[in-house]
Amino acid sequence: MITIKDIAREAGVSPSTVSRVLSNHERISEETKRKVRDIMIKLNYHPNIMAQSLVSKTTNTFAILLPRPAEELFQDVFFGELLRGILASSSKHHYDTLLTSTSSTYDEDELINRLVLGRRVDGVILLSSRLEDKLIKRLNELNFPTVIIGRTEEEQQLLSVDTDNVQASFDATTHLINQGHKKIGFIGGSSNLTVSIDRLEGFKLAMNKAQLPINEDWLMDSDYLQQSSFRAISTFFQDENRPTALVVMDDHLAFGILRTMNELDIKCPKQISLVSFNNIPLAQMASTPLSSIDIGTYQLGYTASQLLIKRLTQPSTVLNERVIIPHRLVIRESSLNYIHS
Amino acid sequence: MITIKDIAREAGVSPSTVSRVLSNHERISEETKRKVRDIMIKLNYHPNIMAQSLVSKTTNTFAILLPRPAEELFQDVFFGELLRGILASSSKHHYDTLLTSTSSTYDEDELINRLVLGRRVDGVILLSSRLEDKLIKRLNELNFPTVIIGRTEEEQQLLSVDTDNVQASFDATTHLINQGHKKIGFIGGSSNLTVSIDRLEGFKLAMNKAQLPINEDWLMDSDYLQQSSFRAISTFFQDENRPTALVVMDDHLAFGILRTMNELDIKCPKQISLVSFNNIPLAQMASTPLSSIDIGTYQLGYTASQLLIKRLTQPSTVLNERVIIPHRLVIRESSLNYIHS
DNA sequence: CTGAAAGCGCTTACAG
DNA sequence: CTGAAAGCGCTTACAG
Repeated sequence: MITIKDIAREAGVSPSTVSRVLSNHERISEETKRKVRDIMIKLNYHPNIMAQSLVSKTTNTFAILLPRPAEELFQDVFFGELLRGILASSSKHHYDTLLTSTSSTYDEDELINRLVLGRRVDGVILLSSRLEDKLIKRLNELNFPTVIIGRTEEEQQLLSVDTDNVQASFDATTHLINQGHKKIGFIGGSSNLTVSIDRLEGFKLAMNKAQLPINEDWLMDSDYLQQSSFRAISTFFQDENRPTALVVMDDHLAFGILRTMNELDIKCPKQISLVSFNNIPLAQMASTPLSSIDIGTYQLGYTASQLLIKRLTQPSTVLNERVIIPHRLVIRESSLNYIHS
Repeated sequence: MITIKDIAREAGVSPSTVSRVLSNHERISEETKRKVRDIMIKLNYHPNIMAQSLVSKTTNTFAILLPRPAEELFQDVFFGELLRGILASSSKHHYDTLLTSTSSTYDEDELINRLVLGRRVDGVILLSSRLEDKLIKRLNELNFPTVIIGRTEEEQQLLSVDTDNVQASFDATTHLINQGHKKIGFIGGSSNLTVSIDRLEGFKLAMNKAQLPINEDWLMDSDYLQQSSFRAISTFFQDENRPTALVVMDDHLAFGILRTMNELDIKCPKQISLVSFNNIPLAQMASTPLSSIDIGTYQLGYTASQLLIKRLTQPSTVLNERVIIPHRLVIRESSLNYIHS
């Protein structure tokens, strides 16, 4: 492995000078710079990054912390898009990205200690939206540069990027109301995620505003649905008093619902209309193309990374800045042409 | 930031001793160990990882190199599953994982130099299956610990993990033949990927073995399909002499085909049967649940990581070991109940 | 069983 | 404009 000393010897200068050439120090003569650089290229020299980190006390790296368990997350294209956004911004700013996940709360603590106290990374992006997240508390205590993708209950001194889920769900619901629906149900995600809670709230707000009744039997969450694997929903669908439209937490879930409807020979959108969230690429390929709220997943990731880098490079950054990424409703067949009764 | 010296002072020992406690050196008395460890915990000490790396000349980190452009890759759940597998194995063995992507060939070179020559990582996992990959050549030259997911043309001194794509495609095609199909088409992926080439080969082998004719008009690749956005395929479907079954490069593509068939009112599987690849979670949620080859994506990632770690920790590892992950055909409606004519 | 010293490959005041 | 020296936070022969 070739080092700064080798270059120095070959160029007939001191290691200090080589180091200064490396950082393009202004008080090094152009001639020396040229000479040293030529030799660097000739010997294919590249500075040892660990050595640089040690003295600069900076790693130019941040970690993406995945909530445990990561299984579900990875199943979703959503996650890939988010990563893509994060990477695009981080590599543009010459930051490396560490991808980390944990399998238990104990591991989480260990991980944070190792990464943060061990000076392994300069900051973290946290993909989490559980209520009462201990990780968040800890990062906040340590005053460690952190961007949360999603919302937390407490007001912390941390940066965050999020969708306005209340508004997004309000918009989705209102769209259905505008299509003439009065009997609308809501199929939520895991009930301890803030995203589920917020979207349910948005749904209720829209229903209230339109002075439509909310039928508790038409509110479900996917914790429940997964166990009973759509049998529950079949029963629900066969009820004579069923909703004519559903707001569904994500496109994958909507696919499952479409499938069940197919089997029961219930037509979408004529008998039951659907609007879901995330607008995955396959949404338009569904047997009935899905209306879906596009939450700008790539943008969410890109902005999170950008915000973190800003925090790391500009000390004046407001410590609890919160960025909301705009969403938009993409209307397709699944919520059109409802036949008014 | 608290260092080994702080611990040493507090414990009344030398920094060397603290370091030895850290690595659980055998010739340190249990009493000293206990004393030092208590203080470490009390002060919440964690060793500076960069300093450790500098002296050990090892980073306990490897990089996942994503082929450029990463866009398509991320669209696919396949990629998420792969990452999940890689992470599961790497975190189990206490390795960190850097996720890197590049946007140009120039960047690729820069990246390799920085990561490899800059001693940023101990090894790389390369997601690539282009023919003639310069990255691969370079890594091979440098004799840098590398695992390729996928196949390359040249025989290199590199480790690799792959699916037997020829066999997988042979199996898919044979399944259709066994269902009574004689007119079978093949919809490939991007034509410069080895995976496309191999699967086409497997398709042809199966057809030949069954002594069925291969109609060149029924062979397409998705480069072509994407531009013409399924209009091409419509024309193709409306031809009187069309195939009764298709082998399709991946589930996403199959969704698009199903959608087109829906529009043209061509029934799946009765009029055209389908078998595709990857078995994404949504495959079973398609309007006609998709028969698909499960290539064990998670396993592919897990094994790649495992192999790399083996190479890094056991110098005796065979340098060009190649692991094939078994595949299996998951049969669903899309390839059943074909009506023999 | 433990300590003093040298060194990993850089950077950066300080001095000239 | 450039060099010698100290130091970043560790590890590890060497010596005792």
